[in-house]
Amino acid sequence: MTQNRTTIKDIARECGVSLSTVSLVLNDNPRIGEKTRQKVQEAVRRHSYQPNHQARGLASKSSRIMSVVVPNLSHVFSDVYFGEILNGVHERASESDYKLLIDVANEKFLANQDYVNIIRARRADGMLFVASSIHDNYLRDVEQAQLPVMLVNHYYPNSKLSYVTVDYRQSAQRAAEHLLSLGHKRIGLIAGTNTYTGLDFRDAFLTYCRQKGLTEQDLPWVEGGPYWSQEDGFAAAGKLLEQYPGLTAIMAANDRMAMGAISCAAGRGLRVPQDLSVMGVDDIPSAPFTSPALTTIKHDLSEVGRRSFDRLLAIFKKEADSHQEVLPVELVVRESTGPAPQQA
Amino acid sequence: MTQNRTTIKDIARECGVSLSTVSLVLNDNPRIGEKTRQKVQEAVRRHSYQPNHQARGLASKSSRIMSVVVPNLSHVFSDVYFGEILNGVHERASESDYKLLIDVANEKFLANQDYVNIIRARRADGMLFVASSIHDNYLRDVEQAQLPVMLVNHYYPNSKLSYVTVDYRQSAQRAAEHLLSLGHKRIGLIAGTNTYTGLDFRDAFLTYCRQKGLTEQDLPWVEGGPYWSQEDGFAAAGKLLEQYPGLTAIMAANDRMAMGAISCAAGRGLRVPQDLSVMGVDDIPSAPFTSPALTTIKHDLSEVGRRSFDRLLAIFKKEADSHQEVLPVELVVRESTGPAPQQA
DNA sequence: GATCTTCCTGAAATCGTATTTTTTACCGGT
DNA sequence: ACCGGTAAAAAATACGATTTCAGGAAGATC
Repeated sequence: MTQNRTTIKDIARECGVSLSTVSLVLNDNPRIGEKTRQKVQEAVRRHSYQPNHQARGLASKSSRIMSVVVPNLSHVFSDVYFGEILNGVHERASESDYKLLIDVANEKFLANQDYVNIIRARRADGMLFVASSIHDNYLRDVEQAQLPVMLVNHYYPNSKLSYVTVDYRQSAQRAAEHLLSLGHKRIGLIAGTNTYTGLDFRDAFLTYCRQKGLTEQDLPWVEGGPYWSQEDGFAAAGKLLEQYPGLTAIMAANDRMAMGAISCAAGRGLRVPQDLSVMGVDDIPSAPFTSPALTTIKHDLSEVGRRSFDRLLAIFKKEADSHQEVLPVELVVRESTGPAPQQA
Repeated sequence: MTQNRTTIKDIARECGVSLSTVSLVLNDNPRIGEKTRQKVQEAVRRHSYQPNHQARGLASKSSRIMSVVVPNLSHVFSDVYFGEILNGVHERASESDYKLLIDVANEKFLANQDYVNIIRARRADGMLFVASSIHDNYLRDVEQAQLPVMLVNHYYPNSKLSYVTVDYRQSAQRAAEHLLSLGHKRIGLIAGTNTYTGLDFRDAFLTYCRQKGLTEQDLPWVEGGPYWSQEDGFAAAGKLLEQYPGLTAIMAANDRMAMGAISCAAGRGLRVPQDLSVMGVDDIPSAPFTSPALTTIKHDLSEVGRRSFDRLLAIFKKEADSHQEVLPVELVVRESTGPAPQQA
């Protein structure tokens, strides 16, 4: 039973110094003399001593852990969208000697009010909410709790919650500009309307196109379904092409739905881009490798992840206050869009 | 400065009971009378008191966290393979009130010897190593450290390290049986040779086919490249079809490489399955939706994840010793395989 | 009414570290 | 010989829980 792991006490006894001395050495405090420091470090190495992280956290009031919350979708853990963001978050976390705690916003998470309790219980120093839907009202409670949190690539209207997101309105405008400049006059939109950013995208896209003279009936839009998946895109494109045979372009609110739309078009004998232009949003890693290669708006999700983490850490350390940031996007022209066909 | 969060002490004072009473109530210890229990629970609710997790862990010697280690690939966080496993792991973790700490086996991870130190520092109760390559020799150190760890869907030869994995040899045999039963006599194999399970698959596949009469030159194999990706599969299939024009079937060591092989075949004017049969391994979620739908061997990776977690937890609690388990697989016939063409 | 259980409860020890305060040792200067 | 000053190390306290152990009160038994 005394077979326990070596503690700071063992090191102290062995070196004939006090506990605090060892602790100070471990934390690189300059108040300790060189000889003692050497002696202690040597003993630490010899025992391959590893400080107890919980004790350390208890005393220092930091867990060096950030919690990451992802939505409760069936395949979140293999979703490119979340994957890109997580890459960025993890990169910076690793550099700052932070670890990531992964949570899924499922029933249990909500019932336990983990969205506030994880921080209250000091399991994590802060929390990153990666995307969410307009139905996630728990964010209201999060706001009131005044905790170090960050919304990653989305935001919550009428709140002071910090966020970092790409500019979905700019994204919509760039996309519209591109399609209009190619001469398209009848454009179908596959929108995702279960997020605030998705709504922004839709509204900005429709508004811009109308400003440029498109009429409402030449600008139909359909709901892409809740999952923004390839299947959703396939189905949505089906509806559009069925009801509005005169369309020359389809704009999908993300790349996967665009890919679904392309298969749908192919299945109906439409050539992309000769008969129908299709474009997406995000520029996921596989976008250049589809056939035809996908024209899209590049959203740098890794960068969103990186900045989110950095900002959140600054907020936790009280080096910064709440932070709201919007990153620019970029048009990437590939092969899935082309001049509007001259017909009828 | 006394503005700190409410602690167990505050609750005790307010209820006029001692610290231990409150603690016992919180842990549902039946030794506490009903009246006192009610009173304490009421106070807890009123303050929405949340026990400090680090203090709790320090005293109880459990962090209620399991660490999950994934390889250092460029898009791990959006990889279907790891995603499926993580789904299973997370499901059980959530049910057991455990949280998951995500780690990537990058240089820093190795340099810090996190593979042993995370547990030593009590940051996590145990560790799940999700896949790894034959070059990951740090597993030797892990074995020596005698810690609660689990290898997920792989194993480490000549060691007592616990693991749960699907039966890659059975998988190879099922696949070979299927192709041979369709009359294929010249089969190209795209193998992944940077994992022990991948080597097993290759060896078992080749051995079985030879037993059934195929000669070495009718059974070429190529390396699928380190990433087991669609691009790797595309390139590998190219090599095979170039060098061995008489092949009637291609067996890929996972579904993504099989998909790459199908695109490659399509690019060369070969119809699948009429001219060339292609099959994969894993049965990832998109396998039924490719065209043609992919014939494959189903590996229930979520189940591997679930069992891995459960077993690891049992080991940590000392309810079980080391554990080595192999799960059966299943052939799934879809459209990408067919009878061998009658030719030359 | 005395004794014996049984049931609760509280005091104290413990977990392993960080941090602040106090003590000790040493130094040169007068 | 005395003093103040400084640097190094020790001691004390805090962090917020769990858990062991001992004892008091209530009820049961004779």
